Amino acid sequence: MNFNEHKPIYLQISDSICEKILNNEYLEDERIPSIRELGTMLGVNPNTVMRSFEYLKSIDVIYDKRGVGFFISPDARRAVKAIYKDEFMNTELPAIIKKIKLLEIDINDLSKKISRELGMKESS
Amino acid sequence: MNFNEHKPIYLQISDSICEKILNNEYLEDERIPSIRELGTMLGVNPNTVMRSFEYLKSIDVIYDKRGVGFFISPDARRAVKAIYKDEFMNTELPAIIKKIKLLEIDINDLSKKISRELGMKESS
Amino acid sequence: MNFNEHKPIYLQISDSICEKILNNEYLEDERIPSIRELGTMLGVNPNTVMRSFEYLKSIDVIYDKRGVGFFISPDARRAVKAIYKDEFMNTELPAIIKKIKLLEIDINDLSKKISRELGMKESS
Amino acid sequence: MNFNEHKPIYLQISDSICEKILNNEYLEDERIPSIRELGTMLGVNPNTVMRSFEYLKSIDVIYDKRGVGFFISPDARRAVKAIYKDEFMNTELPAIIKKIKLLEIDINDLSKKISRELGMKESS
DNA sequence: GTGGTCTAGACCACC
DNA sequence: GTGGTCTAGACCACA
Repeated sequence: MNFNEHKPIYLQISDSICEKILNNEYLEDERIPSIRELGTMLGVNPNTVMRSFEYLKSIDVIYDKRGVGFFISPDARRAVKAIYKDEFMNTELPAIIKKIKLLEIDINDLSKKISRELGMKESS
Repeated sequence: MNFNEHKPIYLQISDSICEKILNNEYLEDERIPSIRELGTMLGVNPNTVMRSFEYLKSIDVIYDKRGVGFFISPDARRAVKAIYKDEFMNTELPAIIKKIKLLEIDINDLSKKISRELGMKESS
Repeated sequence: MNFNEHKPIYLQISDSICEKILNNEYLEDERIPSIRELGTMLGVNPNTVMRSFEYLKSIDVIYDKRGVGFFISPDARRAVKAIYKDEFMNTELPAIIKKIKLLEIDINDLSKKISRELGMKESS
Repeated sequence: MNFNEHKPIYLQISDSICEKILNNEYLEDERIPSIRELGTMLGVNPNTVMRSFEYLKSIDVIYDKRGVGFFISPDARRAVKAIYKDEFMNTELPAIIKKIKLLEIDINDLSKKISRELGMKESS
């Protein structure tokens, strides 16, 4: 896994798990790798992974069975999607719109470009 | 001014100045408020403002006349626009596209929504 | 059975057995369910139940006949009551008093509320 | 500070801060000691203190000014009181009532004892 | 085996 | 100076 420089690793780990949930790579009630496993897999200290899990637990995306491990919460996909969508709509989208205005970008060009990208990625 | 939680304050100050330049609120060779003025206006430590100005100076958006103050560089608007556009296209846009895919957002709906917003804002 | 988050499961199992003893649901020299039975009943690893039984045995609340099962000790009710009362008076009560002070709760209201609850529960 | 053996230190630190708020020893918008200060004061690793502060921040009892320190949130006292009272009423009180029934404790005796304690402590 | 807590110490960005 | 992140490693209780 390649970590972005300026974002805390533990949040990047959380994000990657959320994305796996959105992509149905992790299903609800499925066990995820243990803290130590994931730590060695990612070349990261177990404490860092734990912080990630703590965060995800605090927003009810995962739960733990004591002595067994962490599991994807039932309803996690819907919850993650809601959180992400909410943030996109209320925070990112206004920022995007502001930039489009500020930079005098043509929305039609942009829209076409995005559609093309989506098409490409879906067919790949 | 409301500062975002996760972005350094000095960068947010820089951004707001750049936005003013793009909006033609600050014109080239116009003097901007002094470090102390801006510090008290924003409720921020002058050191933080200073850092902001240092940054803007380093990317040639402002220049200083010693003992007089800081001024918008000639050509600043073009330069800022280039920097912002570059970042938008190469960093933000790919992230946006990824999210659109992940969240299964309809690009046509989105495009319409943005157009409507742009229309509204321009008429305001 | 709903387990509390922060208390070891094996102690919660022990507690529930002690409560049954205090309620005369388990009588002295009565056999209690086997480790495996209880494990499946509670959805818990047999090791955890075992640990519970070990603990109860160590404080002489149950005894085992090898090859037969675990049984409530003679005099268990008296012993459990003494242990619980001691803990209530010396540990819990001071904590309760501290909270009442801190939260500025009216002791008369509280006392009435408790009396009412006791009345209700006894009549049910 | 004497730490209880079986409760995480970081939660005990949080509790002690909440109690100071309830007792008006910390007032709203007052700065609390820095992580490092409190760490040395309590003979505890700064990381442990930070964990405490993270928790308190997550429940909006404190807030931070970047580069300056942590401060008691406006409205913290009311919020803490609500949290504590809620837990007392919904979790602790039912447990107390259960024990009183189970141990056949006389509610009147208990009430008198508590009143006496409250009287003593208030006059001390 | 699992997670949870804690320490020591380092390094960083920021104010 | 402040908080924030991360590592390394230890120890513990629990399942």
